[in-house]
Amino acid sequence: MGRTSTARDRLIDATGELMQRRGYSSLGVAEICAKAEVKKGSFYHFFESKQALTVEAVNAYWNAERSYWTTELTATGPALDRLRRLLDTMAQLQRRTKETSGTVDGCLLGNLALELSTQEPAVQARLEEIFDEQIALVAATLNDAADEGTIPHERATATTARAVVAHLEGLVMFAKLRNDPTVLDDLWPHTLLLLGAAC
Amino acid sequence: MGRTSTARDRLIDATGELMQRRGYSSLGVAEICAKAEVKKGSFYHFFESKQALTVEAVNAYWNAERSYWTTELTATGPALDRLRRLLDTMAQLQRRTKETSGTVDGCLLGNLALELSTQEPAVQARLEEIFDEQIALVAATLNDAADEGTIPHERATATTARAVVAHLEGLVMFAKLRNDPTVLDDLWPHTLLLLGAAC
DNA sequence: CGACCCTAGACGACCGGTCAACTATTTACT
DNA sequence: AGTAAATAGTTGACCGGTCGTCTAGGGTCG
Repeated sequence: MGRTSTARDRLIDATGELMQRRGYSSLGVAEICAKAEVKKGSFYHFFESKQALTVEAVNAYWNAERSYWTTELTATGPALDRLRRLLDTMAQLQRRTKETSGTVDGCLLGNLALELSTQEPAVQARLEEIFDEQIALVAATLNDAADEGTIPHERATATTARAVVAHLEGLVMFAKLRNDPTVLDDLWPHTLLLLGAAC
Repeated sequence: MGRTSTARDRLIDATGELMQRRGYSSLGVAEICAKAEVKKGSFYHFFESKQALTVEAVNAYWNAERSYWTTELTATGPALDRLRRLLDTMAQLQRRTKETSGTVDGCLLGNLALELSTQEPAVQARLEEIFDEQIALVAATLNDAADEGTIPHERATATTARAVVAHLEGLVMFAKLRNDPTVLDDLWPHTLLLLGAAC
């Protein structure tokens, strides 16, 4: 069936890494191709447009991150411990990229949500789905916690789960703005308060 | 003294409005000039660069918004009421632009924070100052609340204030992503939980 | 009328995207 | 096994348009 190539995957990988730091509009196709070591002409053999590649890169990013979410949240042990471990992992991710590349790049999904939700409907729609999935995963864990009696039942709702994710995204924004991952050290105690667990 | 002009102010106004929706990189100088009814050639008579104009637009945006913050937070009445009124005002702002222009545009400061903090040091530095100011304003109100006995003293800290603002910015992000200002309806109850006031 | 404010128009660079020619590899058939 | 057609991937030149920026000169004031 003709020859094979890893160029498509290389393009997706390069896009994920570059776009998390640089955003969508300021990142050119030429730069992506350079990092992926793919000639610009090949780009449009694999992708219809920069926008289409972005959706694929978002999917790849979430597929990787979702494995963290599901493994941490569906592990054994108390529900609140599982949630805490997930948030620790998210903080660890930012700490890691700071050590590796010198910058806190934040969350690709959040970055693109603010940059593109009024501009690129295809990306916006996918991001909305992904965040709904995140919220549903957290909400399920909150239900577990309520069953275990570690949080009040009235806190085990989708809106509370959304507040938890919103708080996470907001703090990640501050961490990126200040280029300082230690901002995320206060993530867990305040999440506990949101859940009414400290009462 | 030659002639006078309001072009500079028109440029700043136009930038604030357009950039809140469209972000930095995807917004061209030509588009700003068109909206401000200023010829492109004039642009660089008034501003050194697009980046410099952005800083001015951010300042103008915050000067306007800061008046909301100070008037609501330093009004008379219980501290928690003042904080609730501020958050209501923020939600109202998003509701308003949705009705006016059809889109929830979010917060210019948050949008630019994620888009530019790794790219434009001058903008990043100013945004950091502004968010510090916001956090300080909230923290002062939390101190008042603690003195009034409506929240525990251990909640009246800068980190708690930061969590409140992070939660706000995160929810505004979701409101923008879903183009739905009702997301902000849950802002206050969850903020109360963050403050440990519901206990 | 001189001094200063403002603007028209063009600059080179880069943008996302296109295309036709070409090479390498697989598959189907003998 | 040999081969030729079909397929998949690669390449670099190139498009029209837009980017942020600047300079030379026109317009308007004291």
